[in-house]
Amino acid sequence: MDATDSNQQLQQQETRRTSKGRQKIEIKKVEKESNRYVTFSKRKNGLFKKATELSTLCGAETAVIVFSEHRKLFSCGQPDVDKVLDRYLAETEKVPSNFPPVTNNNTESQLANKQEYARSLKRLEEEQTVAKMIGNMNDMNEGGFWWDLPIDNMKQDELEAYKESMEQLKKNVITRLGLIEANNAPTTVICERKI
Amino acid sequence: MDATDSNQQLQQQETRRTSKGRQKIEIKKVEKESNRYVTFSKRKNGLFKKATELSTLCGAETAVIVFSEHRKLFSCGQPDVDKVLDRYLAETEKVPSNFPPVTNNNTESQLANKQEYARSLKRLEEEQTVAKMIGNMNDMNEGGFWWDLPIDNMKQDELEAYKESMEQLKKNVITRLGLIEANNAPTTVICERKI
DNA sequence: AGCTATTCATAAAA
DNA sequence: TTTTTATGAATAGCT
Repeated sequence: MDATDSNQQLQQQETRRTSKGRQKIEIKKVEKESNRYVTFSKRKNGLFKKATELSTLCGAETAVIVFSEHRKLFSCGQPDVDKVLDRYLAETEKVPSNFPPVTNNNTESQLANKQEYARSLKRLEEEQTVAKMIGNMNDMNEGGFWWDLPIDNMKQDELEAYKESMEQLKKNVITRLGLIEANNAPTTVICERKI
Repeated sequence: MDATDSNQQLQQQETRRTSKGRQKIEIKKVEKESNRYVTFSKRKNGLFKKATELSTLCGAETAVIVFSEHRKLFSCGQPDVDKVLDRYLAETEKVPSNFPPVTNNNTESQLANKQEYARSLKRLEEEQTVAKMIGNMNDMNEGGFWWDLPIDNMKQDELEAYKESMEQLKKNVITRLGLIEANNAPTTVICERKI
């Protein structure tokens, strides 16, 4: 009898195994609901911890957003979720090719803009539509504002079109904000996609 | 000499330790630049993997956004970063108190809305200003669109005010999008902050 | 919520 | 960057 054997015997004598320990699992939806909730809670905390550590260790900015299966919101960000999101949106939104020339001394991005040209034209038409809708809403003079459009009465396809228009408006507003920010902080180069 | 000792000897004879293995580290900025880059890369990948696993295992929606210390963007999302962000923004942005009544049968949120009333009034004035600006831009008929306002010539304080207005517009567009989405999927309750 | 026994992630080195 | 090694951490299954 060697040391390994006696170690095993000792373990069995002292405390009978109280758990099977961590078991390997497949990465697919956890079927049992109670287990799924526990797993969600534990792993969500783990994820947030990892994100925080990454920020601290490497001087990175992070944002983590999680919706549970019941759509409950959890989030974690360094230095702040919304700050990181603003930066993300500014980086992500495409800049229309007819956008006022900013710091665009980058061959690669100029090329990308040219390839985007056709799509931009279509986008511009959508912009005009949105602008017109907003202009019309300004004519309403009974205390209604632009967001009071009666979407409840819209047909489904109209609703889709309107939603699409709003999305476009949103993106352009965000892009515009990015431009303003760049003007305030000239050292930062926007209009450059660096993923 | 027992089994344990001979195992150790065997290890030393065959291959001298080629690494110290993982060592415990403090969670503070990694000083050595080359180490910091390696750590960033590895942990970023680990973080994305964890987020993906959380989604798969628990049916959650996740978005992870990371900016390196050099502001390079990395992101990962299930089903899609932008989808998750839209939902996050819809949950997060305050709903104006004069917003069309949605599923607002929640005492707590009604109270919050009342307390928001005064601030909302101020916000509405800003909205009108923005709407007017946009309306004016529609009158420009030489191929200029609403984002062509000459911000370069604005004074700094004007620029700040304009930026603030754009932020407000952005928020309302986003809120509006949330409402549209809620109308398309009546089972989901928006206008409820559930963190 | 705590407790293990395991699996997994990763610091160090190459 | 990527791989290997050895160890520190996270966590699945139970209570």
